[in-house]
Amino acid sequence: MPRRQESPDAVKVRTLPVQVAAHLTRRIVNGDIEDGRAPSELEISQEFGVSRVVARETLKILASLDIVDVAQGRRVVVRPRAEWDYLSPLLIEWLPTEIVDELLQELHRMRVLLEPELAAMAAASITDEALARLGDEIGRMAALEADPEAYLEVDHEFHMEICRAADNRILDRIMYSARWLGTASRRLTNEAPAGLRRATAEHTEIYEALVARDPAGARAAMRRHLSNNYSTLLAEKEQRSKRAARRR
Amino acid sequence: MPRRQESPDAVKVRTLPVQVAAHLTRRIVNGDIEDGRAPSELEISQEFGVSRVVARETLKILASLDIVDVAQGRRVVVRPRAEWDYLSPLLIEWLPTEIVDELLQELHRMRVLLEPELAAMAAASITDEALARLGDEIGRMAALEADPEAYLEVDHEFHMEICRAADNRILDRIMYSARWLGTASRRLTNEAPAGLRRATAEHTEIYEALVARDPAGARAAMRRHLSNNYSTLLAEKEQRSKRAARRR
DNA sequence: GATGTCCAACTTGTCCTATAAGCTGATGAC
DNA sequence: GTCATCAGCTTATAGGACAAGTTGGACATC
Repeated sequence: MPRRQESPDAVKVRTLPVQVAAHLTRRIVNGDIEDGRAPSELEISQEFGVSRVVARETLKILASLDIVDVAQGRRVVVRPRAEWDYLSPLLIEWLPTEIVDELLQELHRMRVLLEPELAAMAAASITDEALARLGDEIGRMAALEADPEAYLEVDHEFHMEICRAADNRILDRIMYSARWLGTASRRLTNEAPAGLRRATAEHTEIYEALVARDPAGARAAMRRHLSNNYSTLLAEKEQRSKRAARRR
Repeated sequence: MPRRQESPDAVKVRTLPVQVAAHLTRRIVNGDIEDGRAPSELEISQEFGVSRVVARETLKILASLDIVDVAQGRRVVVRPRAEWDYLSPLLIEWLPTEIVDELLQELHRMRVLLEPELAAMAAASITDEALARLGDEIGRMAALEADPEAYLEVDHEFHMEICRAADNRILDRIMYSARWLGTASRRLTNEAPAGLRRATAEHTEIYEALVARDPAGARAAMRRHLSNNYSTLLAEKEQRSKRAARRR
């Protein structure tokens, strides 16, 4: 049973360092910070009115996301954006919508490369127990089409189960981050996923190919699923920008 | 000129929190810590003789690697190993050789899935400037076959340049972590890479396919390169375990 | 006895102050 | 001009204090 970090509508309480890190990151993205020179611990603590400990932890968070480089004696420097850890859900919450939209498309292109092959590998090696779990999850998804949030949890589990059949911690980690990124961004835009009924049908197709131990079929089914997913993604984006235009 | 973080034989100076985090992680991997219950800040600071600030940062590091969960009021808990961030070079340095060997194989299987496709995509879309850089890098590699450390830097750049042609920050990040992981583990085992001459020849094949804008050729050349890489990896592992056996 | 309330103890979050250690740039000797 | 030295800035670590959140047990109630 996947544990939930917070109830759906709970206001997310974040520690001070995380809040300050979010502010600083947004400022860097905006170009409000002169090239390369990040503020020092002292400057952060004064500007945000927090203690030096918090300022320190802020910089450590940014460092762990490869946003800055920290070393004793030297000033903190901003790293090139190309090297930031875009696999982190934390970072994605701090980025403006335009960039998140781009990242989601890039994420999707990555999944199109990996997941069909994962499905094919799974068809060859998946255990009966894993198949049973997949079947169970499909049943749960069918019952949850009215509750998108819960549906997505099971959806996530379904794809991860297939990934797990590859018995590869690196791939596992990548897919884990990838799918979490997707849900994080969805929560960000506060959007309910569309087309759940179709998704269940597609999941069933994948499942049946796996049961038949048919690699080519599984690959094709997964590819179809992702391609439909992508259309949904684009439609959502379209909707979002329309709403934004209306607000202006 | 890529900057070097330290001279080859310099003893790596790490901050206290990183050292303590390494100890704790090894202890968790060894099973010396009862299930789920990680030591508290106070316990860490007493046991390792460090201040609470250091103990705190230690836990924050472990949390950023998804090794533990930290929340106010609650005890720190160890997360399931399957969810640890195996894409982090920091973590890989703390793991025992057997696990690193497994991870490197899993890493390789991931690259086999991604890199040939990346090469194919690059063949279709790469710019002349990027091609020029690749050509330059091949020249540098040919001149550096006697200096494995420096060779690997350029090797890394070569593969990243191809990845960059896909114009995808997610893939970029994955490949960045992946290749860094490889060099980190290599530094860990203190092993000089073998077969550099052959590697240069293979890089040239890839390069020529890219120049010819031949996706299928680039895909095939990259696949050959990776498969040879893999043989080298296995040979190195073989050698390593032989040496270990001799020491016993 | 079962149940619900409340509180004390424990744990992490934040603040303050002080000192050690490392880097950078400017100063000055040669 | 070149090079060593040093002052000043920055991060690293330490210790003590209080705030805030969680947990489990004591206790009253039914």
